[in-house]
Amino acid sequence: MCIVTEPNAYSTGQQLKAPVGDWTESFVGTRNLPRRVRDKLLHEARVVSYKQGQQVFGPDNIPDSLMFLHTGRIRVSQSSDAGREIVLYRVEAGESCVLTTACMLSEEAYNAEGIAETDVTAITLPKSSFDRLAADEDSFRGFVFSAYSRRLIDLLRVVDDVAFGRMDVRLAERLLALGDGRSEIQATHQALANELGTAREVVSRILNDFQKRGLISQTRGRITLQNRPQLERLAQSA
Amino acid sequence: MCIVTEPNAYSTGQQLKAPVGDWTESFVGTRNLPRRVRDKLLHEARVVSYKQGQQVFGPDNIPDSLMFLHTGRIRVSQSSDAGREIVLYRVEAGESCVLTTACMLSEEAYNAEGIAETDVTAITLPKSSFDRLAADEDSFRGFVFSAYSRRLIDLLRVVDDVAFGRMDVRLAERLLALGDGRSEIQATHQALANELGTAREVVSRILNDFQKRGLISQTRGRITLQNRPQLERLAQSA
DNA sequence: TCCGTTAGGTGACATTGTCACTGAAGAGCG
DNA sequence: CGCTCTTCAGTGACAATGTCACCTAACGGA
Repeated sequence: MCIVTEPNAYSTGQQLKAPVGDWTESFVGTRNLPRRVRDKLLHEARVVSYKQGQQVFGPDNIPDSLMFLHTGRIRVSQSSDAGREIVLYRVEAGESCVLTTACMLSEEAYNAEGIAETDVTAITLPKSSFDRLAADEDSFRGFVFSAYSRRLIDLLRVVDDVAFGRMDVRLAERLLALGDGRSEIQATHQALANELGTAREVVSRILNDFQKRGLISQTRGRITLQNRPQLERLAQSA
Repeated sequence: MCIVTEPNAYSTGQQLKAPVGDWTESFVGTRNLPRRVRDKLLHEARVVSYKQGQQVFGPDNIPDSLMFLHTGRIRVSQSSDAGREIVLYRVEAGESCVLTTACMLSEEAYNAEGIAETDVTAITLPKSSFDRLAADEDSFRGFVFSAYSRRLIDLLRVVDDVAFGRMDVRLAERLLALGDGRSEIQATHQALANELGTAREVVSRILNDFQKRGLISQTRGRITLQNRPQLERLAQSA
């Protein structure tokens, strides 16, 4: 996997009318709705797309509608004033991005942002349509509630990791996750530090240690997993 | 404020039919519903109560219905296998406890628990009533969504603090919050450590430092704020 | 090839977490 | 009152992590 970091890509998304076909097929919350309702949705919703690296939402860029991710992946992270950063979770295709919803509904400020990790197409639904759907359609309402639930639980996991986890364990875990089966990971030490909410130096130290122990090898911007079983053992010992 | 810690109070709540009057008046999600609907709710819901220190929910004690807090306060915290603990947020009267809801809906495990910090009475609603309400009543649905949103944002704050905050700043902040205007706080160093997800020794170190600097004075189990303005200044420098 | 930019390395030091103790304050009781 | 027991807090040594300042290495154009 490649962790996209484009510090200068702060432009907001293009609202292209990309033809995406019948996206209501893509979401568990909509695919079982009656044809009539789905046609109405197709009519009311807008399709927006973002290039890899663009900011989808952020503190100064709060969407005014509900967002559902049709294709691609969004990385949601939080950053400190000191410039450190931590990844909270990733939104995959077929999921809803509840953080924007949360913020819209609660009118509170937050300092998390979402970055398109690949090219992204998303569906945005005006609040009125959302309300009507949530009222009329059990399966849609269930979809939204369970999206909220998943994120809450994701965040519980983040808190647990950050508050109680060892950094080497978390890094091993993250390397395996980012590799997603492959052994080659394109990521700078800084990008990995931003995943875990730590400093680059800390990542460098630990990766050098991993290398000495034969768990990985590295070149500039690339890490190769050399001993997956042992990395997994390390990651398990959470 | 007094932080309640009763390690042996793991019993589940009494389901007393305590007379609480018309609780639908207490929640913004229900108080504006038509009389007819509210009467139905009063009929369908159960009132449960817990003594101070009892566990309201936890990993091995997942409620099968939705919960709304009528009186009292619940402290929701997460604990590590190593025995450390961190407070995630507190549920106040009039709020809904969405974590139980989240878990119910997503069927995933989590290791957070809720402790009654005072004597507590809560309203539990069967899932079927909840579904019907969420479908039929806009104000109720909005209430639930905004409860979710608030908790998401609470957790963002926790992540931010734990990942990026300094411990002395967080402790100062927490002392002021626990004091809630008063200058006397009943809490052991261990309890404060559990608030912040750190170790007792760390709290002791920092409090001794605070004492040397004249910010507080302490006796066994009690802390007195001596210089609130400077504590506030410290807490601000987050 | 040279140069500017970005990625990564390093050592010193501060903060926080862990461990193994010690001592002190209060509670209950003869 | 004095004794004991339990809980709370203090301490020093060390490990892990975060911060800072600065250095070197690799890459990508011009």
